[in-house]
Amino acid sequence: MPELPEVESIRRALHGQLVGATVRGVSVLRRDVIVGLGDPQGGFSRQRSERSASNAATSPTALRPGDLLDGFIIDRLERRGKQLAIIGRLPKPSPPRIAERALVVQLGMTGQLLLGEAPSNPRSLAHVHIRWDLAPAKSRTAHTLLFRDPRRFGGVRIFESSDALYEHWATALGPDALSITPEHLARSLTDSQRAIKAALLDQAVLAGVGNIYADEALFRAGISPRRLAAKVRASEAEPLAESIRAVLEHAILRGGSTLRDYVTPDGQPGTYQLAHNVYGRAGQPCPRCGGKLKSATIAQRTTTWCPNCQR
DNA sequence: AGGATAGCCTGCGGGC
DNA sequence: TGCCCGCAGGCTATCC
Repeated sequence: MPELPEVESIRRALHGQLVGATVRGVSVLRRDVIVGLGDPQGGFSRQRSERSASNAATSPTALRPGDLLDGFIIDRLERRGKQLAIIGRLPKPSPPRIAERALVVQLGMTGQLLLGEAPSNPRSLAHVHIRWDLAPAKSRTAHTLLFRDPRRFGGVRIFESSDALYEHWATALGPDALSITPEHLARSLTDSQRAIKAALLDQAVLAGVGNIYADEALFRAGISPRRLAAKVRASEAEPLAESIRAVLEHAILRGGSTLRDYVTPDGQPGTYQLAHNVYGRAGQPCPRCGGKLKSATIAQRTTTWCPNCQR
């Protein structure tokens, strides 16, 4: 399940192949994974329910040429939290009205971005919803980019400029978890009457932590996932922020955690799952004290922790 | 208004 | 072997 380390690994793997490539064509195999300009505010699930309610008045806005970067040169890839943005610019001699367009890819649970080498002959895969045909930059070989997502918890969101993208990020997301500071953490947690685990999963508090790395970071910091956020002491903000950053950085170095679906765009799995201390290890001995790791549902998520080491 | 909850979706593994 | 069921959880809308 892609959290920050997995999305960052994907971004790095895509960077060399995509930046400088020209999008020569886009095929949309499933329209409802796309949230377009002018659509009512809200997420992918809302749009789907509107469609299934067969309400013609709220049918999704038609895609315009270029909305999915057709004809654009891929300028850069950026990430905030678990969101990956593909930002395109038009080639030099172009109408000045549109200079830029940005796509945000949210991978959800099972989303993948996959690179294909052969032109117009992508791997035939089930659940591929969007295909970009590319003219690669010099000495590059990727001719297709696929968005695949069996469970369709993910999707693609269109922004008319990078400014619009950054505004969305500033309002919807907290600071990127890789750069979280004790000050921001402390500020976000005081007065919060929910479990610390729930606060860490809240992308508006900090962006990028999901179920796996929330459990791992809390274990490293010695804080029980059950504790109320407001009861995390000021003196614990520093070790907690350090734990979040350290766990994520170590996971990036190992290419992320592959449990089932996650692979980088060239098909490589991560190996950080081998280093998990608590996630998925309920009932097994705590790597620190040897006691039995406990599991319960906290914040609607399966949570594993050591009741002895985490208070 | 912050916090809790429902629902979206498919694949897989355990049990019988 | 095959079917059924439970479970996995990121994100948003909605309810309280």
